[in-house]
Amino acid sequence: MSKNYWLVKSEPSAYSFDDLISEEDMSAEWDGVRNYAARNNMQKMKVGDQVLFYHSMIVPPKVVGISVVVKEAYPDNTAWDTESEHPDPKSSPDNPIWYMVDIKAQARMACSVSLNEIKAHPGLTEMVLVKLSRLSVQPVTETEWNYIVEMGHPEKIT
DNA sequence: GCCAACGTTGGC
DNA sequence: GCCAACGTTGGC
Repeated sequence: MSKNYWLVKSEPSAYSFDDLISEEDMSAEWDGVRNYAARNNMQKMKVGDQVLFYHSMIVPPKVVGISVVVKEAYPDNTAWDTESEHPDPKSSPDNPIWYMVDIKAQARMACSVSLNEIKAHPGLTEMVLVKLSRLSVQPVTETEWNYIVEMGHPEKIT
């Protein structure tokens, strides 16, 4: 199986790329996803798949970094934690419904890539980000990935 | 199974 | 803050 590419969105006021970098080992659980299409995409993620980190709900919204999957989908225990931010009463340890993965920060875009730039790029008009803007975990094709990396000039985080 | 009503997301 | 687009819920 060859490597696949993805994009995840986060509101930086809730959880930013810098927050991920600040974590021990620069990795964290990607929990709180409560959308079936997004969950299904997470369940397809394999260790080593690379993930664009996108900041939404800011001006301008933009891709700010690159992360990598370090743990494949497993039950999101925050779903049945009534104290968590997104509890789902239908979820339980026996019937988790919702899943999360672990991702680790890899590189920061020296030039973050704004949604405007993405929309303006002739090779990126079919990106899920453009077509289905609300999907918070989405696939990225290898071609799209290469264009974004070309524009973003990622610098490895040490 | 359909569809109206409602809730949420996210760009602007 | 507004609104369009989409997802979910629930009555029938």
